[in-house]
Amino acid sequence: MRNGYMSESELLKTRREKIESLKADGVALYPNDVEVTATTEDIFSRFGELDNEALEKVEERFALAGRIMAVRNFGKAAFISIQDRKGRIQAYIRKNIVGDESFSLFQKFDVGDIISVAGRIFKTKTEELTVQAETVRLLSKAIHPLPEKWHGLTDVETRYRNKHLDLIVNPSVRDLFQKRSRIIRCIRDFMYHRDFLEVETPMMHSIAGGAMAKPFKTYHNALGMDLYLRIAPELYLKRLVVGGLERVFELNRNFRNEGVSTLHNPEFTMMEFYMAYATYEDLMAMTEDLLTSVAREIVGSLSFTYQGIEIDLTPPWKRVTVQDAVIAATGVDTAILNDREKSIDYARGIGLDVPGDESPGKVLMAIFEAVVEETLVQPTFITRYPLEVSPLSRKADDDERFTDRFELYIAGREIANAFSELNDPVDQRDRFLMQMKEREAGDLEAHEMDEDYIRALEYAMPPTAGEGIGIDRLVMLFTDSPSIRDVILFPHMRMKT
RNA sequence: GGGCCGUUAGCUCAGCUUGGUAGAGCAGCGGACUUUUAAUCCGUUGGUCGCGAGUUCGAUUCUCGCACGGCCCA
Repeated sequence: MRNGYMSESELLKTRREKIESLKADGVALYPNDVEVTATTEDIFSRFGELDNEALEKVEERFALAGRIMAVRNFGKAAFISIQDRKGRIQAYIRKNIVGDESFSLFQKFDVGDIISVAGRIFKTKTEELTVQAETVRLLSKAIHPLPEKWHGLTDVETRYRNKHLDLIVNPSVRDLFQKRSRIIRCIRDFMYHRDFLEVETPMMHSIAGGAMAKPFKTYHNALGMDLYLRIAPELYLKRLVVGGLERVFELNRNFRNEGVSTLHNPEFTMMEFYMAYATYEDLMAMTEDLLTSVAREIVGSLSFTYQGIEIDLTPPWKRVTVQDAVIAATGVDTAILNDREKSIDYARGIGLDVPGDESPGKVLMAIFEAVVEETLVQPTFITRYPLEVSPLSRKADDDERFTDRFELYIAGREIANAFSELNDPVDQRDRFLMQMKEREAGDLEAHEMDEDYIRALEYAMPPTAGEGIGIDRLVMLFTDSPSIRDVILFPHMRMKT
């Protein structure tokens, strides 16, 4: 439709007419010369505790700017609420103070407009700190009305698709993303203090490696080559460790072409770090330090509730092997888990769909995911992952069927994944070959061969441990958010037809 | 991919069971009002009832399909 105004509601038509009339009167609808001298927070922190007698002695005038969130009109005067990045404050506009001309112009302002007010500060009869406007000025005119003042905007779809609106009318959303920013800053600080170097590695890979996941595919026109959005930065970060950057981290986006759920967004934020001369056991201690320091900074305590469940991060956290966790949950015998056929029978017995040629390690993981995962509410390190599901992890010295790896679970979900890195290039090649067989057998998530990475390992990588921490899930935890979509500013949605 | 639920005015929701061309509050518009704060009072505009078929004299309502969203499961 060429004429965008045609099917517009009366309400919008009125707004547009109002704008035209302001323009005709020579009013600048979008001026750019405003001087703001204070935020709402400044005013409250300086004058919140003073009474009117004290406030009258304050000669200083303040200029604030923000969005009109409410108007209470009294004919020759009005109270309005103005919202800036710090919060809301009331302003009192009186005809005999701002003058007839300003006041009649003010009558054309709408809830949603951006304005500035300047004047002294006083308290009303009900003790509310208020700006007594001496001047009031339009800074940016809104065409669309804001959602209702009482119930606000609750429709989840509208909120996700119109984040700007959600942020304007739901203060808790703004608080949440401020908290997210603080969490990330806190993590960065922690890493800097431990002498980690923050790096940026490619987002576009010619081989999507470093994790077992389906990638997004794209194409480079000039180079004439297929590229994949990265599923993990792992192999690049380890090249840096080979290069002598012994402690590196990257905190950025990964992309996985899989389902969308309350725990999964196609693009998500992960921090990965690699530390030479450390083991996966060192990383367990470091993870405890990191998360407890974030909790102290953000929550102010090591215990908090997530969706009604009490979570206690007080270290040390429980450490249990995958196998022991499965045994504890089911009572199944080790002999059964170690035997291919018996373990498959057992898994099928509890209703799992397992192929007849599945390896004991994969069967173990299937049972673990089905019966143990969701029970891991308090922070728990699950250790000793089977070799078959850990193509980049170092083998355990005492049992080649397992690796020096852990995953951290909190509130029944995976928060971190870490291991002592496999730095033997010969073993790494064997692992990739093993994965290629899986891929040929139809597993689209099996790891691809990466000769270039092996070649890097052949220059010798120091003994190293590495870890990935899911930042979105961590933010969910610390903000008591039920869905990953709540902690991502623009979660992916289907196109609306 | 499967199951359940939802989609009605700018926003928040009724109405549908038992079919007869849609209501409220807020917002908007007009009027009164110089310490209100969900301001108040009087008046009033505003709808492709998600989209498409079917049944029917007639569908927002019943049936089927589709789209989008939410929750649960795989």
